[in-house]
Amino acid sequence: MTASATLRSRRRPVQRRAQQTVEAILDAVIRILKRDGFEAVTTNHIAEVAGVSIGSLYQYFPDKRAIFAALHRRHVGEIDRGIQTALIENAAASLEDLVRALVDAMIDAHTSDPGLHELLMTEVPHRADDTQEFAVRLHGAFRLAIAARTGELMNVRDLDTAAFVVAHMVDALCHGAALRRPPNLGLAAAKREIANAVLAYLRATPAQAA
Amino acid sequence: MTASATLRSRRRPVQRRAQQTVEAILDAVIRILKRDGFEAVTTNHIAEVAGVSIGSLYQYFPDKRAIFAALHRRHVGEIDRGIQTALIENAAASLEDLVRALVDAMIDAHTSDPGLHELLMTEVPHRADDTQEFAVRLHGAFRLAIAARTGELMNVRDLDTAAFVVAHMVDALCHGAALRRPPNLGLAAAKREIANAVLAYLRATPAQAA
Amino acid sequence: MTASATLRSRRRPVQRRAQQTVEAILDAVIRILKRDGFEAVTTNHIAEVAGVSIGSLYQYFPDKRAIFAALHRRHVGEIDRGIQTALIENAAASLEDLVRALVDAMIDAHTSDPGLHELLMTEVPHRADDTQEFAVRLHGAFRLAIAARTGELMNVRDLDTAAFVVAHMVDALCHGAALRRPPNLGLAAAKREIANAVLAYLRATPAQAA
Amino acid sequence: MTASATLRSRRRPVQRRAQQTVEAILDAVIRILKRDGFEAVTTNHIAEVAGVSIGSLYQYFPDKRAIFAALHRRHVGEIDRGIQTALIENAAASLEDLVRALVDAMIDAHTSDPGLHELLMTEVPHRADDTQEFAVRLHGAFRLAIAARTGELMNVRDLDTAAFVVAHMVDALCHGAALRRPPNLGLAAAKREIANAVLAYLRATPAQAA
DNA sequence: CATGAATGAGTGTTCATTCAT
DNA sequence: AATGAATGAACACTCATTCAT
Repeated sequence: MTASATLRSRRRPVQRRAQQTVEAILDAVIRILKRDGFEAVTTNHIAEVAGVSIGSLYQYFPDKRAIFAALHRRHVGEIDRGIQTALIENAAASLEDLVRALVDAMIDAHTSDPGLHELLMTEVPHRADDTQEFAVRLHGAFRLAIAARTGELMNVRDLDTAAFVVAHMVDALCHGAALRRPPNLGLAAAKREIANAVLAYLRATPAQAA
Repeated sequence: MTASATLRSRRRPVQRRAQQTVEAILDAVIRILKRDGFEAVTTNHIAEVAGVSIGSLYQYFPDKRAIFAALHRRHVGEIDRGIQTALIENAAASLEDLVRALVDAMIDAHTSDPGLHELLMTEVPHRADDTQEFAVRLHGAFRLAIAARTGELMNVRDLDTAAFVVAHMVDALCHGAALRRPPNLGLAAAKREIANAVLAYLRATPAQAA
Repeated sequence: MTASATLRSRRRPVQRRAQQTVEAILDAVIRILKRDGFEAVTTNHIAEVAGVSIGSLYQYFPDKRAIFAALHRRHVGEIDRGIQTALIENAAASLEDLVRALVDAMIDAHTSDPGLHELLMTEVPHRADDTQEFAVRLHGAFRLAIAARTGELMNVRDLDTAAFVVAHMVDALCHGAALRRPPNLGLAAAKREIANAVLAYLRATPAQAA
Repeated sequence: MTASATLRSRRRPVQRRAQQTVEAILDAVIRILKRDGFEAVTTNHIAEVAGVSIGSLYQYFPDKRAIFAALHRRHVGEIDRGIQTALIENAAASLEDLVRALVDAMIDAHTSDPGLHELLMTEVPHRADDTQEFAVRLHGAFRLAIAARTGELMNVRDLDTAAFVVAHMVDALCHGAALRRPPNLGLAAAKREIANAVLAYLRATPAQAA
């Protein structure tokens, strides 16, 4: 393990530098976005802020859109990592604990840099895929979580519907809580409230047939 | 009456034509957005598709951003109208009926042209205000609705928190239901499910103190 | 005389109004020029400031350049009137008195609205003719004045050369005196100095042959 | 020596090329101005005539006005150089020689490309500073010249007034001589005549007090 | 590989001018 | 005549992208 890591880091100093450059470029986009808005995000400006020549920038990205795509991939990846961790660590936990852990992970992801998520979602163009992919993962996470606890959740009739509702609730509420929660609602209280809302939904008596 | 009508009709044609032109321009933006994406939305192209000269376009809008702002205002206004109507018509109704009516209004607004909402939100630049204003109205609507029914909702401790949660739930779930609901979930069923989720949250026993 | 004047003013109220409109337009150009500079002088803006519709403006002037030409004609005409008056009133006067009268007329023309002359000369495009015409008239005035006093001016060898020198001196010095004379030089003193300079030149011993 | 030359020559080519590009752009403006008039002076046209891409043009000048400013600076600088040289070379010469040298310099500056001066002054927009600066320098030159020869010029009462008069005379007469001198007045004769006029003024008995 | 000068298609916007009312 | 909404050619300027060094 140690050996291979050493070998890898010795063999690929180039790749490490490349990775640093890519990171610098993505960070530059965020910096510019925050400071001057999307209109100021030009490739030349990105390169300048990243401390890279415009020529180098084009060595790492085929065009401007690829930069945005990478930025979204990185961002979604970060949130996803938190979710996956919560999912694994609470594989055997109660539904309540799992939900709380997932809400925790989501809010943490949003509060480490509040506004960044919204910035990326509303200002940086992205293929529907980029966001979809994330929604699908969240959906999948909850689908698994619910499926594994059908004993506890006898009122859940349709797994997909429940996962759909819960995923959307968690996404919107965590995002909203990080950015726009009412002044008298603390972050910890918000987490509890969101988890409670989710649990209330999952435990409620199903709707009458249509 | 006749006199005032005559007077009005002498002045109106101009105003009506102006309004038509404005509508044509906003519609053109949507058309281009759908067909060719945001990059194709140039002022000259808008004017062409709207059947208006570029000069006329600039007689109605001071610059490109003003067109986007107007587009957002129109869109939010349309949704808002549905919500306000539901709110008024169900002022004296039960909580359940009111929630169902509001969910109905929201989903209808999203399904008349599914994707338009998302298109505008993700692709057309807008000041935070434009969206915020709408979120605030939805929040206010639910705040009123809940406040008027505290007898029925003894478990709601904090009005703002409840309104916050419900507004975000409804917004995200209705939007999601219109665009991404699971295949086995019909629109009518989705409406019921969303309303049920909201009611389950509102009726649930509040969280224990931390 | 009175009768014909009355008749004329009754018969041509239209022409009088037309003249007023033209004046309003030319004045508007000057107003805009002073307030906002040449870039702000657009036909639409001129019409607005003049209190005339853009359509009417084009009834009086075939295009934008015609407005500038008329403005220059009016301005040159005003200065020219003063010069001609001085010339006629001092037809029989001494050279010294005539020169003083001409300098007086020139400076008065420039000081009634100091800066206007320069504004028109440097900012408003004009055919070479427009200015030339004026220079030629000044040249002509001095040519006549000198020619009529060759007895007094035995040192003047070439009439055209003398008129050329004097016309340029008077033009430049009067213009300069109105706008940029040194702080310790009053207007009256400037007039004397300019006249003296002109007279000194005219009375001086001619240059040795080349 | 060789080392520094090598060092310099490694950096210079870029600077030299840049300077050449700037010159090409300014020359292009003049070419277009002469051939097609000011209205044809568009940035795209300038770039085309200069043999440069429009993008490069904007790498050297922030906007169109900056091009005009540079053009004026270059032009004024050229004339100024001649004046300063004449001033230095004749620092110890007689007043007459100095005046003749200055008139010589001015006329030479105007005759190398007759019409260019007028073209720039009447057609190319320029801040008052650009021209003023030059007038001030000419004024200063004559002020020094006169101040250093008060022994010869006992009739000069006020230095500033004399410098003012002489500077304006020389400027206007040299400019006029280059462009509009009467047909029977050769350039050499014009020079003599202008110098004589200046000397006549400076040597004349001052005006009686008012 | 890195650089950054150079490119030029394409953008938002203006404004002189027209013409139906 | 007078109006002013409408027109659209033309402009100043930007910026994603290339490529010679």
